Amino acid sequence: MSSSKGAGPGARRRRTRCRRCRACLRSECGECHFCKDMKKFGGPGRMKQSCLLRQCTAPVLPHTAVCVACGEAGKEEAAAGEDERFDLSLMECSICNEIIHPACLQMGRAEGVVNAEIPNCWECPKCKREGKSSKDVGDVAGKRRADNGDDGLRWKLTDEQAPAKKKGPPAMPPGQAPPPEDPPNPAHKRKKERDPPAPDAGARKKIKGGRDKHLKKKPPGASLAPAAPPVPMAAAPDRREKLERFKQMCQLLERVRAAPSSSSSSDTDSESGESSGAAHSPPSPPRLPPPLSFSTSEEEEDDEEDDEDDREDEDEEEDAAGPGKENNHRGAPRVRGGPRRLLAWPLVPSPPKPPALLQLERHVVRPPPASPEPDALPLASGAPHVLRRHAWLRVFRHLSARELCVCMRVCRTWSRWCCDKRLWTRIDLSRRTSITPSMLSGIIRRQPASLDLSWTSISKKQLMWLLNRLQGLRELILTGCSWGAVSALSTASVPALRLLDLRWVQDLKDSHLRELLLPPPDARPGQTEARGRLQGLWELRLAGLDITEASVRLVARHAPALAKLDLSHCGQLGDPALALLTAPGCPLRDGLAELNLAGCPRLTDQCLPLLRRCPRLTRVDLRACRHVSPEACARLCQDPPPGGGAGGGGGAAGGPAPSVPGAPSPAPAPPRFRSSEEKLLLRDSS
DNA sequence: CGTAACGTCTCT
DNA sequence: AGAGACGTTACG
Repeated sequence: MSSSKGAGPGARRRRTRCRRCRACLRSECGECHFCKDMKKFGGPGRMKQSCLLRQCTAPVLPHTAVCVACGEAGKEEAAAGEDERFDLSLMECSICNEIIHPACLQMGRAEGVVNAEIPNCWECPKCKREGKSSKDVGDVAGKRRADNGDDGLRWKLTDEQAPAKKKGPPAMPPGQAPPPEDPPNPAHKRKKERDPPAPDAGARKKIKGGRDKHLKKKPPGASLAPAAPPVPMAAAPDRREKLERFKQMCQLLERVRAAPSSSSSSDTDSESGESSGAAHSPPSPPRLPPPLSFSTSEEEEDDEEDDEDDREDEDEEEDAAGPGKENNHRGAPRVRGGPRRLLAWPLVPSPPKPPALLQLERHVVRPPPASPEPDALPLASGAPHVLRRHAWLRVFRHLSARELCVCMRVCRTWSRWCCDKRLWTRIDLSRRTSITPSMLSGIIRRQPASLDLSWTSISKKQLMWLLNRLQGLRELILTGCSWGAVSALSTASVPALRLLDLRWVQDLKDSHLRELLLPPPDARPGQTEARGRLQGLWELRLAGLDITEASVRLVARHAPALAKLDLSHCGQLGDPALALLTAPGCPLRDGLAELNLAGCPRLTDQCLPLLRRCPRLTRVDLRACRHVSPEACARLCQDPPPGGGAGGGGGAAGGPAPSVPGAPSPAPAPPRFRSSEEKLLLRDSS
């Protein structure tokens, strides 16, 4: 009684099923823990929980919910545009629980942080301004929400299936058989049966469970409030710091101006960047932990976080902000994080703890808008700066990631502009010892096309979280990561991926690659992924893996669009692998343009003629192949293929392509290697 | 009113 | 921290 009615601080409204999501629409499985408890399935009915597979993925406010200010229900139907729709909807604050129309708010609503995962849920401007955090309150949404078999939205991203998950029933990839249930334990008995009287226990409980509940709930939050003191401390050095940073910024711009603008100004973006210039460089020592070569560039990262906090904390003052304005986020109170939250990307390699995704969950991470507002930079006078956003962006385009991060600290407007995803087509976090939640959210904010996470200790959970939010990702570099992490790819879907770099992934075996390449078990014929998750790949790097021909076969079948394939330093691969790739029916044969086989000790001269079967092949790296002789290579480059006889073993079943050198080959293909030096890299002669 | 099940409490 | 219990809310 005390609980629901008067929606207001402290009184929380229970959410209810949306009745529309996939989970809501399905029927009870009858097999999960909670189903088995239900009376209808012969259980005692004590647990009173929804079937695990039916847990709603988008629980809504009850119909009876009304605005605390105007007393009316949600009115989004009456809205015209998207904005108005939001204004007229009921929003429940996950911190103070207040339900209100944003339109009914006295203060601007801009500060509110919408939680995209849960309908009608945000952190209201009031709480944000006061620096309250949802942590003060406890868990926002249901505890067990994480795993029902639905691969759609979750309200918690807590644990996609973490490898070490021990929960019995929940969390299984869709399409798999239900897990073996716990042995039916008839010893279901609990207080009720066991200890009927226990008078004072019962009494205590009554009180707690009853009206006391709500009284009891708040104190934790209240008790956290005094935890504020740290803040002022942080705020103190702030002014100076800000000024310092601004100066830095000015110098930076000086430099930009001074720099020759011509070449790099090419707006034609990163595409050419071809990421990883190291593609064909000799590998670093296999499977050694990467050198911790990153400098103290924590500045930049630390900033990622800033921008996020900034966005939420400082809206209203920003109007007066010009670049000179002291509007630095560093000053903003940071109560929100509390002690547990990582506010800055670490200066020093932090201990290898499993990074707390939980922290992210509570945190809304939105991709950047197409063109971050505002259009002009408001000066202190109120007038807009003469240079408009697009002009600034042209300037920003010349800056490095790090410099951009410096800019983001200048003022809120710059902070927004610098998040423009055109400035972040490529993000490189390689060799960071730890990937922190703030890094992750920073990535999502920038929506890069190319992401380099090589030699990091990213976890599967983190990677999964990322991939699910980077649907436009085209290049993913995971060199030197663990298979444990990389396996996220076998669950996530990354439809736009064109380049995947799995070089030196630890413990990656044939069977794992199979998992990655095969279509998801529940894929249906019509679906895009029916042929395999990675069927759109143009480039695949598998250097340094312990894979066999079996993997090569799979690659050929399930990544048929490949133009570049890196199999260097795969010790188990020999001539048969090449025979597979160049076999008449092989989907790769006609498309393959670059093939890296450097350091494959089992390759022999005999495989060389096979290469002639690939009409588009323009570059083959055979360095450090012990049994491939420079002479044979030279011959391959120079000689016309002698009909079909050349090599003995490999079986040069005369492919259609190879033509005579001089003879102008007709349209179909320039079938052969043209100039020896470029096309064929021989062994490192030594 | 009955049923479903949310959210929090207690116990281990 | 996880699992179970149960008061209470949402809704037909």
